[in-house]
Amino acid sequence: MPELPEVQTTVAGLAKVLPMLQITDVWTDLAVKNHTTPHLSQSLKDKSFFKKFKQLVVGNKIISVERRAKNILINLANKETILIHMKMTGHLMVGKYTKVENKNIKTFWQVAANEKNDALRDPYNKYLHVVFGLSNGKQLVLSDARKFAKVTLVPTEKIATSIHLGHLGPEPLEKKFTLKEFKLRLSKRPRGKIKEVLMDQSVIAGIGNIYSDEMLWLSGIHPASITKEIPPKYLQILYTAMQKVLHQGIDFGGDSTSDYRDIDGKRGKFQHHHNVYRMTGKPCPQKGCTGKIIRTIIGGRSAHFCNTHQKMLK
DNA sequence: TGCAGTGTTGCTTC
DNA sequence: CGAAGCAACACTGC
Repeated sequence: MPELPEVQTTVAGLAKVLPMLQITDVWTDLAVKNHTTPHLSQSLKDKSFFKKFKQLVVGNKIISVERRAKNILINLANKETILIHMKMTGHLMVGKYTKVENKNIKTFWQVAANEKNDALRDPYNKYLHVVFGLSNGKQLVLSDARKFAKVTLVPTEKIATSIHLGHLGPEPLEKKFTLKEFKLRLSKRPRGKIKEVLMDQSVIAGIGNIYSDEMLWLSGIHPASITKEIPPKYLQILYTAMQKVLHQGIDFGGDSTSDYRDIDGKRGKFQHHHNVYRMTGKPCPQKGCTGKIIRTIIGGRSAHFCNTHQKMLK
């Protein structure tokens, strides 16, 4: 679930509390073996990478926190950047949990569960797999039920062109991402279905399954429409809907349909404002529309849309 | 009980 | 090259 609005919510929270703090320790139970594939061997899941990671991170000061696509970037004083991608179920929280010296996750959890901290009583927040000790006595923790999240470290000046970020398309909410640029990016995959193209991170960065469904509903475009067949007028509507829906997601503090939580362990509220996502069988909420929300598979992902007012353009 | 489905992405195969 | 399938993992819900 963490798409652009969720990651933005997390980054905004981290940017308020992390800068100027020192990282005093790092713990993880993810670094269990050595990997051969590039992305994994350069992540905290790799045993020898974690060793290096720890050496470069512990004792360093956090300077700033940024977002790029669905990635969280924590910039350190030694010009190294911690990069975190939350994938399906990851979320970062900051709080007073327990001492990092506890190397046993079970012990860690038992200690944490006894603390009077609402966030910790949330069952989704018990999957703590990475813990950073901070110089103010709190911890930055990664909760991740499915253990898909990626945590890595890259020299700050190389991060934009790294294997982690180098392939990404532009940020959809930046001012310089104009309608003209939007059309140009979409034209990279002319024969692709529009929902797939919107979610392609190398075309535009940050859009995932929930927000693509919602922006297509708002635009009246069928998600399986072939991109190059969409008339300019509809592309303009989609461009505006994209910005509107992403901003809504941010304004509601993200979407907690599943286990996304903000850095205080609290849920976002966008899931209460879905028009189509996971609304299968419900009447279409658009005024005057008599359609129904249906679900199909597009590009291997579930797609939700109105069978009446969302037009198939192909 | 069992299995399809779940937000993401990257690698492999065709 | 693109598209499709699958793997990474653990849980929910039918």
